[in-house]
Amino acid sequence: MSTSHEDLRRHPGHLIRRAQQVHYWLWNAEVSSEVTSPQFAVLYALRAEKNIDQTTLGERVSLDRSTTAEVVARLKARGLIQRIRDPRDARRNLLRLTAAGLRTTERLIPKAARMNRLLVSVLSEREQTELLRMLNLVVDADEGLRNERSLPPAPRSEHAEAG
Amino acid sequence: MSTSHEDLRRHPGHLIRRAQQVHYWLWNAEVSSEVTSPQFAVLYALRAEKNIDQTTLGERVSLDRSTTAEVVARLKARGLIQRIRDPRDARRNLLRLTAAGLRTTERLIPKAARMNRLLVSVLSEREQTELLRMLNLVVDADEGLRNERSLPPAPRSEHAEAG
DNA sequence: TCAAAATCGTCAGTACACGGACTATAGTTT
DNA sequence: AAACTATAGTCCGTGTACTGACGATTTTGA
Repeated sequence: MSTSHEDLRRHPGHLIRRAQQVHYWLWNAEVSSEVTSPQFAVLYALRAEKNIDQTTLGERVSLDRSTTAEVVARLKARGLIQRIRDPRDARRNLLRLTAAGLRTTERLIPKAARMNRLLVSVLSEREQTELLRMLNLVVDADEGLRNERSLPPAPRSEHAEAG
Repeated sequence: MSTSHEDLRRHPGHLIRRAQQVHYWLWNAEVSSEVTSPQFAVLYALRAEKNIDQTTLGERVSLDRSTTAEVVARLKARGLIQRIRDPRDARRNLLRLTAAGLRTTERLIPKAARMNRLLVSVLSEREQTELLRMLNLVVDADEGLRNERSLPPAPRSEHAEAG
């Protein structure tokens, strides 16, 4: 009977994708169907740091330039954030929350916390801590790997690419 | 110094999203930049079961109908799968791998396995097992929750919706 | 048997998510 | 100062991912 469904349960990559789908659905049901999870991350980051530019914001929330620009545009269109050209460096857009944006963010913070507890509520306290620790390890290690490899003057240039 | 970047390390949902980004990148670098991970899941499922319809396929790989249709259309356009109308039920599309599709799938299987090992290679053997177990628990529990709540004739119909 | 309900697939709309090409601006070198 | 380089943001193309509406078909049940 073992279909691909069972096989794929052994693939961490596939499981991570499914976990994200679960998170997507829980977010909609428990936090907000107006503000998405990446949008919240942006609002949350801007609450912590005012007047940062889009690139810095992207680093804070782990979004690339293109996606950051889109998310920012949507939040701006809804009046949750404000975007102005940096007078000292005309390449930069400086971002900050509006009053409405701050209200929305603070309203969602406890809901997001509750959703995150629910998301991992099948696990024991100890397991939750372990899961968090391991996910951080994986993410850090692999992002490190990514940066190494895309570094221009590779220390050992043995990374031949097969087209 | 604690910016949102640090705070978000405590949010399982956010970490899952970052983990998926890492997986996305590793897939491109280590498996294939032609066939995406969801596409591979589809191919893999069709290798295990021939002549299933799109809905069943979507269940196997955890994709909704719309996304399944899109992925299927792309794979068909590239000649990796074949789609025919079920003569016994004209609503269904029956799917199967082509010879080229089977070749591609089997070529990618060991690469995907290697990538998955790499993805969690910072963890010890025991930790990897634990991570897999916990992710499966979370996914199953939350998908169960989802099905319960979206059940039409809710046992207790107290789920009032606030517009 | 004929209408109601369920199922399958499509389509439109919205929102991430990424790479690559491009423009504008800023900084550095000569 | 002019040329080169680096950086910030935008735009385009591709590919998930989901909801809701729709049409076609099958199944059910009165």
